Amino acid sequence: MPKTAPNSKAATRSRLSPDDWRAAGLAALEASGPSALAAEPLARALGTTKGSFYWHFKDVPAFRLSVAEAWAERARAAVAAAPDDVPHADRLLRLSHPDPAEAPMRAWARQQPEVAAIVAAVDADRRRALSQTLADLGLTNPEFAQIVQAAVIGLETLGDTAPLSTLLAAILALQEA
Amino acid sequence: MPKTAPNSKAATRSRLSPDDWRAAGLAALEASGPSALAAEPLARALGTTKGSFYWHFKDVPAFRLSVAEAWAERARAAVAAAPDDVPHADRLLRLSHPDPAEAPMRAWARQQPEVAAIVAAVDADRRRALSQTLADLGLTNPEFAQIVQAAVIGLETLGDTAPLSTLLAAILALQEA
DNA sequence: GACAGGCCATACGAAATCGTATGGGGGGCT
DNA sequence: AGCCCCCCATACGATTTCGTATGGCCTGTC
Repeated sequence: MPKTAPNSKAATRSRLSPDDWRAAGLAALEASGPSALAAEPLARALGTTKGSFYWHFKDVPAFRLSVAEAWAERARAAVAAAPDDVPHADRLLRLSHPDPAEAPMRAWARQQPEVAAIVAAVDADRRRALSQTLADLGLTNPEFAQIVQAAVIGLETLGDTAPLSTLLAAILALQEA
Repeated sequence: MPKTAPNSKAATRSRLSPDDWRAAGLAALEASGPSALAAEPLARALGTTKGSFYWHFKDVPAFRLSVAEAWAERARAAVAAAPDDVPHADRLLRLSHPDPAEAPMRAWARQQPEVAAIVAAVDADRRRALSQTLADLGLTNPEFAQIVQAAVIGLETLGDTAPLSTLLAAILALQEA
């Protein structure tokens, strides 16, 4: 048996790190949207109290900004992890795969200019990677990348990403023309 | 001089209707997002108090649903108002013009299933009109309408709708092929 | 001009969250 | 063993919003 078991909630370690709070924030963001990023509900979810929250973070806005930046880091890592030694079509699909918290992040960005700036920066990075792959396919018009990116976002918003393959097929058909 | 001037706020009439509250709700939605749809802040904006709010509406959820339905009605009217006696390209542009409250509505829909259903129904109506116009152009693949609609939503999310003309040009080029 | 009723103002208690203040508990270090 | 300090628990006041209750004004009607 462990020598320390102060909390009854699940198998949580007794001391939390800022990263634990950020991870809980991202989970709550995915599950319930940006309004779930509050100190007391998150403390309950973590089986602790506000005391820990205000020890690790100055206030709620500072925490929320920290969560947004953690999301951005994860999103950038996903872009960097897209393999470049595969067929371009596969790479396109990988680059078009959204983050689990994509939807609530965009909802959040509409209300917080600072968050909007973070999401816009991530979108710019994504578009750069998309643009590069499209260029490898011989499609150099920069608006193409923007249109594909917009279609990905819109299809995810509409809740049906199936037509994405049709779009990519049309793109690839343009290459051969 | 008017015979009744009970309120000092701007030139507001003394009695309000449910439509006045809904209009104020839509305005607040556009300006500050769905979280602005609260009774007391809206009452302050209208120069009145909660007494009026709870007279016209059962509670806050009922009011919010009423605002969402008012938006849906406006959005459907915009689709119906798109002229069909103009070139198809012009009609496509009209059908692609978003509602002023488009962004906050989608942010709101992510958190309220009932609102999501309303937005989805409006999107379905829009896609029908879009699909019809595309069919008039000889483009019968139903996924085309979905892709165009998704691109419109995504471009509006990204904050730059300029590439839309490029997309529509590509669509029209497909027609001639 | 009186009266009834639709409409609003005000006051109240309940609930949720914020941020602070303060005390305690528990490991590591000497 | 004893001490220190990092980390968390608890308690508190302040703020905001919700929903209700009740009283008053104002308008249309006879």
